[in-house]
Amino acid sequence: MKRKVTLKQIAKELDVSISTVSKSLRDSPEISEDTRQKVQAFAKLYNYKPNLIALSLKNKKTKTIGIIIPEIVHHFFATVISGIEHIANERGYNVIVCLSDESFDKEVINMEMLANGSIDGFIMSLSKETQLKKDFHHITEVINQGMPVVMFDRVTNDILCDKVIIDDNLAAYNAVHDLINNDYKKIGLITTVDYVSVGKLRTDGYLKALKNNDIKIDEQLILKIEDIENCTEPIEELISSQRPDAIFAVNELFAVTAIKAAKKLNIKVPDELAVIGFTDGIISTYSSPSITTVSQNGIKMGNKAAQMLIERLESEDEEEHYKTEVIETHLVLRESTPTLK
Amino acid sequence: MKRKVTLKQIAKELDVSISTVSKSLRDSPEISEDTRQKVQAFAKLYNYKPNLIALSLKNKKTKTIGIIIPEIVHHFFATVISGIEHIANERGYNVIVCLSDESFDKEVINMEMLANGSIDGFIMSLSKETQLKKDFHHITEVINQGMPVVMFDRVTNDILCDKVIIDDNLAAYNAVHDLINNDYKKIGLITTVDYVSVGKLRTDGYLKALKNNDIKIDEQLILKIEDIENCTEPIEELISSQRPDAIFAVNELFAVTAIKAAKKLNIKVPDELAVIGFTDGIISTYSSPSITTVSQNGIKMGNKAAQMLIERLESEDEEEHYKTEVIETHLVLRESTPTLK
DNA sequence: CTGAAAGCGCTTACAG
DNA sequence: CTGAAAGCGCTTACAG
Repeated sequence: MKRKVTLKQIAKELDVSISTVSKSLRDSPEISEDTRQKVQAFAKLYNYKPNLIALSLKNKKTKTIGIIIPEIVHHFFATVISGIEHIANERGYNVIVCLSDESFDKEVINMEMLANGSIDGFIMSLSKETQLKKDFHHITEVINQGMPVVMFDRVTNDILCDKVIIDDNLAAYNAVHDLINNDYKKIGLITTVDYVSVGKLRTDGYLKALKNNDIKIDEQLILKIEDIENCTEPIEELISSQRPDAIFAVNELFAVTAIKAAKKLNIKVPDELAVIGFTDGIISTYSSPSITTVSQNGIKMGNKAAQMLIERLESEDEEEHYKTEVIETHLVLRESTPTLK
Repeated sequence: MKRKVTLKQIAKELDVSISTVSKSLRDSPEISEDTRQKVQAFAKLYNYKPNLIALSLKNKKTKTIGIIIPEIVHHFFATVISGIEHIANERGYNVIVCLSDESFDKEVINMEMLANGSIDGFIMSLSKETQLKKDFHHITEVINQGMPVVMFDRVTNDILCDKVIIDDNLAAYNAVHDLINNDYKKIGLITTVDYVSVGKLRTDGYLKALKNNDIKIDEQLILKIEDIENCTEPIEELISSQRPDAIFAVNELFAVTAIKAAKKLNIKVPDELAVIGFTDGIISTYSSPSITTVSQNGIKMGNKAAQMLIERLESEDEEEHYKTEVIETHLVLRESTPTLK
């Protein structure tokens, strides 16, 4: 076992000072060609690599980005991480991932922990509980300490910082509008409870599309799911009792569950029931019939978030001008809505 | 903007030495009740939190685990991360995630970077390219430096270290054996190229099951996919030309693609074609028909890997006794194989 | 009971 | 051209 070699050891071996070794390795012109070569050769031989923790302490930057997300076992968040990771890597940053598990406390603990020197900035999406409590003190605190934060997807107006979102409202509006245009009359909505920011926005988009087309809003056709784990029964109930001719679901899971429910009730998808989901992921692609969805490009969102954060970290001036970047969406047409185009 | 406060600043404010502050905050009995309280009150007021980077440098441990995986946009790997994260968090560790993108070079670069002090140990799964090249010098090097490594899923016998796997061979054997027992005669195999370790093992399990049941191996029924992105065509070709009555696929994607292909060819699943997949993920659950799979519990694998790593990190004695932990699997019966039980 | 010193591994302004 | 010193933020053995 050969431990990693340090400047000190090299200095000792070569009988020079630590400063000389350090400067030689950084190609300082202060040092004579001769010693420089000698040191570099030796360092190479022993595979010297500077200790990044020591550098972090010295430079007061870690070249590490902290990511806080509600869950990782969720295709959308995984794609965002992937998007962040690739940009981060390109620019020499590493990525620490913490999961809040939709819990406020875990979100707070994780942020506080990472804020104690481990990272240079945050990219995060709020936990459900945080959105419910509307308590953002942990985020304000971090920002006040001068650590930049970029929020994505589940954001809040209560915090001033850079943000990356899609236009949830508009995307939902357009999807529902398309359904209406294609003569669907009785469009059901399967959504989340209102405190989930993106769920609320998508619900609003649905409502607006109906209103703008003079369709009366029927509360019976609107299902707000509290507990995602147990969404099968209420969805079956909605479809069997209301018999909508189309369903707009605010995520993939609700969409595919609607399809499964319809099958069970012997309702043919798409002939008797069209379905549009949200978030273009694996489920929509591989479901049968495959599901038309509003794409929500997690890779792009992650890329953008990473770019914004790194730019802020590396820009000299501390301009307080925060941006909100809106990633475009579009409808990915698949088998569940054959008549749309 | 109020920057984070340091021991030095507290010492200055309170007109005591840094040592006194440090000891007070760590409740050292060396310090008088009086000063201790004064310091603690002040620290609390200013929300003092020790700088973790400084602690890392001092203690020569970072309380951080490095994870290197081929991809994150892959349900199985996401579940493993989740499993690691939860145990890590419980025990006060953070998690840095790096993606190799199935590339040898990226795997090497990421490992070298993290090995320079950023983490205490690795949990990793090999990239395809690394498995193809059989070049593991980067891993040996890290281990030689005294940094523990736990490998999972895609492991290699060429490296001595702790490992977490499932019995891929046996699981495949059992699945195929079950098919045979249920009177399926013409069982197709959709697998990866042989250099992917787990693909090879599952292929071997398939072959062994046939042999043990005196079924002649028909190479025509075996499809080895090189490029996962373009698996649709060869799979369609296999099914249409060979007309198997059952398919054993070494992952979810191949399984669901087989089902889609069968539908296109007007072959009824499961009546005319039974399908068993591998890795119990979202696709299998939500496909129609849902797919019977060999479960491969990523959460458990992640939990175990994290436990093994942390135990090694925190155990006093440097025992060189490496363990390979085998996580049990079982067949999750779904609609694609109605006759199995 | 308190504090100066040394040290973790590095960089850099300064002295010689 | 080389090296001693100070410093990043912390801890701890030791002196007083």
